[in-house]
Amino acid sequence: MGTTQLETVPEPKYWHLKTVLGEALDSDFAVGEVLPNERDLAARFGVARATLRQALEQLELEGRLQRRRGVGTTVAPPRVGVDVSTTQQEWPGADPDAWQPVDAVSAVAPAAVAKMLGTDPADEVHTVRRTRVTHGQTVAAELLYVPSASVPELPAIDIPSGPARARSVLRELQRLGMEGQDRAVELGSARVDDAKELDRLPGAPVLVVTTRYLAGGRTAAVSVATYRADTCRLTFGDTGDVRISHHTDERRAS
Amino acid sequence: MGTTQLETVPEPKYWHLKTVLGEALDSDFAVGEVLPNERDLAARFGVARATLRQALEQLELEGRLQRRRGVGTTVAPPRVGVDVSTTQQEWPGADPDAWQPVDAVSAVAPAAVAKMLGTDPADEVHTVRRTRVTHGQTVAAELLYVPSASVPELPAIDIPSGPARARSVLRELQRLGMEGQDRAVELGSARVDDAKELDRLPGAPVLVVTTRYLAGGRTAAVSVATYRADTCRLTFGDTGDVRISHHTDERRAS
DNA sequence: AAGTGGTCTAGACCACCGA
DNA sequence: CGGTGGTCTAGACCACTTC
Repeated sequence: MGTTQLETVPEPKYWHLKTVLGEALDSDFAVGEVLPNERDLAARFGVARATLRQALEQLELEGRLQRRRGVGTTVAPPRVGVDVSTTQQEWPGADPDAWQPVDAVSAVAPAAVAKMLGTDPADEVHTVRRTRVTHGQTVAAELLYVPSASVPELPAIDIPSGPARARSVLRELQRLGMEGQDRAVELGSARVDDAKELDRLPGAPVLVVTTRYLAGGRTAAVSVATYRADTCRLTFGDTGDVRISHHTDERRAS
Repeated sequence: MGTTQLETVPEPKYWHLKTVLGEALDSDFAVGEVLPNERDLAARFGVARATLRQALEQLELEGRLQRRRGVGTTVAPPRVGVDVSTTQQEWPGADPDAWQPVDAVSAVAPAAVAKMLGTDPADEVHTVRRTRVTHGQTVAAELLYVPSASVPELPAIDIPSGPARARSVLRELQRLGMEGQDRAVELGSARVDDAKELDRLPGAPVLVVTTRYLAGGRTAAVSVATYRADTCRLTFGDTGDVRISHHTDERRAS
């Protein structure tokens, strides 16, 4: 032995803190329990509050803690598995239990979306806002962009903005023959409006799921859904029925 | 114009900074270009360095910047789309171009993995380490856990740890009839070893893709792959051939 | 050695929540 | 109102890369 270099790299304090706190969470705390406040914790570990916060931030990012301004820091429950598989090829709106229509307006789509749709970036498209609720928690906020060409028969403009109009757009979409979907997942930070729906601060980490719906040989609609990264695990089941219920939690490994 | 309520809520400085910087990136910088250093930028905007850093962190999280210690901050290229679809049901190792076997050892799996495998948490399983390389960049580091029961004919123990042993485990896996896969994506932070493979600092944000491989009516293997969240977009194509080449970049929308 | 980003400190004030 | 987390400051030193 002797060859192995022991700790050539001094471990940053916040990293060590995170490890210690993580172990404490496993052994000494129950889900939902509130931790001491940041000033106390920092004093207890003999570090500045900023350093303590760096550790807490990481633990929150990993879905182990939940922090709320004015309230405190609590131990988060295991992440909830949210099914986003595409095996059941269906139009958005087919499962009304999961998604709640919030609003619908006509507006110009972001340049990136217009490009996917193949529409003029200056053209207005139907923009439907929905939220996804699971286990009583809003886990995702979505913007669905539907070019007028995809829903030619929409009576449309006379319906005022609101959930009713959102539903009518979704209803029209069902009439098209869906040919496929294309999905992508990436990390993002919550925009102000999404943050509000998700009960998070702006900039909170989110998983952005972008879906292209194909019909009639072209992109008939595009959905951009932002999921809370702290509380969600996106599942893509391929096996039909099998589904892991709710995380693999390994608490109290002892 | 004019009518919009200007800032009922005072916007945090770092948030405003992020917006300003983001727009500057779109208009005044090319991919790969290096930004002024943090001290200069902070002075230029009249804020403390910590505040400036908070803005940079967010932009890096969104994949717009890349920072490297001792070097500087550069404008990141658009995220690369990485296919992680499960439509082609194949065992890991079937596409040797994408994944590079690094090593294989026998070790006890994490409790969460053992639970998925249905093995005794104290039992050792074959643990294969691989990295995924795309466009000359290592985008993912994977640990593949294979219980001995899944590869009964593995000559095994006499092969020393290393790429050769990794390949032999993968080869044995191919012999099983695959019945399905189960996949999940969630946000995580890079462990020390993964960070090293990915050329990132420990704690860097990663997308963790957990895959269960089903064969013989049970979970025959479990893979935990961590993708660089800053540079990767995970794609789940469902349409056969259609694939978006490399991001929808909307630079210089002007 | 010089310059970069990464870590850390010890304060301060602000925004929000609940009693 | 008091207590919480969120923002911000003006420093300091460290680890790393490059020359």
